[in-house]
Amino acid sequence: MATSRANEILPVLEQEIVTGTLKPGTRLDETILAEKFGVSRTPIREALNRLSASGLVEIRPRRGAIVAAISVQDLMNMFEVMADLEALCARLAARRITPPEKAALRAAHESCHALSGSEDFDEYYERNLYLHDLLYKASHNAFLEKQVCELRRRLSPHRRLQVRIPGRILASSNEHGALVEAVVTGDAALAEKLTRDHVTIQGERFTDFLSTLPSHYLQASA
Amino acid sequence: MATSRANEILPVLEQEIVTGTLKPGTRLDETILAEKFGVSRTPIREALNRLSASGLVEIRPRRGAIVAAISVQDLMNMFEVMADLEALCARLAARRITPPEKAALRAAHESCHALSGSEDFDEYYERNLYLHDLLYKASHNAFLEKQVCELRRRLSPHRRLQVRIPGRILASSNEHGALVEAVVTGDAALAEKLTRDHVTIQGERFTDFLSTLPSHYLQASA
DNA sequence: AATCTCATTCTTGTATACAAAAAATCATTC
DNA sequence: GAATGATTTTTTGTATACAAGAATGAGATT
Repeated sequence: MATSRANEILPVLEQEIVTGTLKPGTRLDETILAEKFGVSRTPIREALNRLSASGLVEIRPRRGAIVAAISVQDLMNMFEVMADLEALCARLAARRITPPEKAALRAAHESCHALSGSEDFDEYYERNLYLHDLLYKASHNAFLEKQVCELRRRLSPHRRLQVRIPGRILASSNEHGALVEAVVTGDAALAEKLTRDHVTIQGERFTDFLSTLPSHYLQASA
Repeated sequence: MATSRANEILPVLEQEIVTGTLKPGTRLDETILAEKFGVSRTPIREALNRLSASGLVEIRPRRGAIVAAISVQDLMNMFEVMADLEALCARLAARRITPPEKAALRAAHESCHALSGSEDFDEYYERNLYLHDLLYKASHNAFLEKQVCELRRRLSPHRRLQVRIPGRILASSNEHGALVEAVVTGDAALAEKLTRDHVTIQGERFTDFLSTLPSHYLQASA
């Protein structure tokens, strides 16, 4: 590709972190990574710096880089902001969504809903992501869209913490149905409220789940 | 003594961009900067990369870095998000603020209010920043606080766009008074509403209008 | 006169070499 | 046998050298 080496390495590392191949706390040795990608340390350092800025990697001066290990407190804080930004997206989308975007949103919801009876969490998660992407786009605020997506990426390494309750897919899909309808009919206040409720429900489940956490997850981040 | 050269250079460059010494659109030649700081290009590149991630500079592949020139549309988008995050801060602060934080908030407001009759925009701006910092802190969400501060820094190079209307200081200070009172008395809904009204600069209708415009109508400011 | 092409030059991106700090290892001492 | 201190080793941070793509300018062509 016409892009530079660092630009090729960056998304690969990011993907490995996001998918959990590289787990939080893992040490990122520059020499080893350079060898692995067949480049010198220079583009590796550049990629690590960029990942550090986006929050996926933590760099301690003179002490190397590790995959960012977020404390539970940080996670809760980030969920709080995420909920608010998603609610903002919903409110704006309800006011600004275009006819073609409405059609795409409905189609995406149908695609999600088709799985509502199943327990295929991974596939539902994928289609769910796409539905939310459409909502972000419909806000017609590119900056907001980018912020929300980046925050979501940053949270995704800890996705394994999500609770997988039987029947939750159906409930989630129903909530989405109401939200999509509110956005399509232009009810901004309702769209915002439904989003908050939707995320809050997940948040409460998340909070409940915290009590069952392994203790090593409770250490504070430096 | 700072840990590394790049860590020394970064805040200097950032300050020059934020204060407007380096204006949006200015080219940032690596060799010239290296000479200016008496280092090699390596730490310069590292600093530029970090600034790029925080949004203060824009790096075009193989074409060098410039101080980020934000379009009017981007600016409106960022203000829209800023207003929402500040409102979230206010809501959380109203619920979580501690007694000592209440005292500090009242004192900061008094300090601002003392200038309410004057037209000293710069000094008012400084004290106003501090007041808002206290509000962010009172939200007791460190991640949110960091996000809001970073967004504010990112907007600050374009501060010249702020309208300086005679008598605006007094109006602003009165709005702050009501907001501080709402936070201190724990009225989260009111604090949120007052903040939205306060921060939203030109009204949602105008923002709506701008956001639906094709981007080529609004060129970058430089 | 304007534009297109090609060569030169300048700048960015990468590799390698070197310096300095932190980690690890080993030996000595209590 | 544990702890501490010095030495070795490893790893990060910086400088310099080199390669490749983009900007620039001169000359030719229409």
